[in-house]
Amino acid sequence: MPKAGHNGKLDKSAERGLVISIPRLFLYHRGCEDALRAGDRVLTSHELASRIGRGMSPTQIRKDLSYLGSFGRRGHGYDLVVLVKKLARVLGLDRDWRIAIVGFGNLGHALATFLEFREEKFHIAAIFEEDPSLIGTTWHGVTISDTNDLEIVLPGLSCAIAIIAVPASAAQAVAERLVSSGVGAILNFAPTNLALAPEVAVRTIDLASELSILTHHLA
Amino acid sequence: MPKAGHNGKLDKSAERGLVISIPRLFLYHRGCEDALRAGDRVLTSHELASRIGRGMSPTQIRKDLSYLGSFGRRGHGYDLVVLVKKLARVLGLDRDWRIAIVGFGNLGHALATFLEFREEKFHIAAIFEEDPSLIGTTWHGVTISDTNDLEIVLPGLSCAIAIIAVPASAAQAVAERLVSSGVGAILNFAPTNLALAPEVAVRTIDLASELSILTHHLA
DNA sequence: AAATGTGAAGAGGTTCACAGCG
DNA sequence: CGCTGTGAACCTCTTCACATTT
Repeated sequence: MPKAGHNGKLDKSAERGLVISIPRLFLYHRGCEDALRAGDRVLTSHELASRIGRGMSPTQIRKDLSYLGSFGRRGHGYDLVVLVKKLARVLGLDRDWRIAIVGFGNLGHALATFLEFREEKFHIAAIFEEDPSLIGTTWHGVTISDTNDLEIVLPGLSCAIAIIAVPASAAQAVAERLVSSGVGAILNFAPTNLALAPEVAVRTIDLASELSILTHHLA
Repeated sequence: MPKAGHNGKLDKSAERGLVISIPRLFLYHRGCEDALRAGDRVLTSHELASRIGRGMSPTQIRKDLSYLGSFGRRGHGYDLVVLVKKLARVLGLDRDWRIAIVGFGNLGHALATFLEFREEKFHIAAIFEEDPSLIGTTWHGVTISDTNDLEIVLPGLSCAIAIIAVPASAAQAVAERLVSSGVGAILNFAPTNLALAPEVAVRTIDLASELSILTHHLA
């Protein structure tokens, strides 16, 4: 979180008590879609909680949803269509997104395949690689470009999101070039912390970190 | 405010205030190793914070480290060798780990490659697949087994950690079979919540969830 | 009666301020 | 002096209890 430099006490510009967890809203969204597919038309916070499983409590769900407005029917539950639409809007999942991938080795290729065929809302619209044997070839209709040409190729493709799947040593430079080519959000698989302007959304998935959480439990 | 005015139920006060974040300890560990490689022998909380970058504060670092005991030298800093050793012990990174992978499609293959060649402490020791054209072949010395034979093959290989890279519909069943074959921790890439005994550590990496965090920022 | 919606209490985690010690 | 170590203040998020509405 970006924290203010103030050390005083008046810095509480709080205003909105927007205490909400986006990953949790995403779980709700998926749970609702599953329920819709199962034929439900209405859903209570209890039903959603047990569908999601894990430590989700009905109270938590209601609290979260209350921040989006009150559109449940007391004594009844939530209208599933209304709810899923609301969640999709908040999450930005009410439209499609074009994604650029930089680094088309094993991991980049796997991620592209996963997204293109399992996620309707996300489309691979640009691929960049350094390996000369891949440059110029196409993958499911997308031409693989030279990473060096990123500034030339990318700006025309309106990709707001990029995935970085290059070695850690190259990640920071790639990230900066992506941002100056119009990318506003980055999903980073390189095990390094990207230092970028604060308005750029960055999410780093660090395999070693995830594994160390597991080894900690086992130790 | 006075002490704990308890009007609630059980009082689970006192005890240890073990308020510690494992992902953060992992960042410290990596930061320390980088500093060691750079030739440092001693490190202050300030130096570590600026090395990690982002919103890490020296105070947070000192607070976290204080839970591991006090082994810094006041007015001086932390002995890097001592610190990295301590962190490794807590994180369970002071030994090697054998990992089983279930699902050797694009993603499983990419993860295996990433781990085997980029992470010293983690070794792929078992691979399971359903695709008949892969069963019986080997990957860097590891024979790919039929997922159906998991209960026969896995128990002898002492893999405490498993990675699930199968479709969501198969993940829960695979997870249960892994646990009954001796696995104690699971890194799950299937977009589904695994319901397992609470003593099994589970970490789910959900690509769609990560992307939705980004789309939320952009929306 | 059944479920939502929400102020208030409670936990949990972070930051402050400074004591403690090389 | 500089930097660690830490109780206390503080802030954020979760849970409780119950008023509210269909």
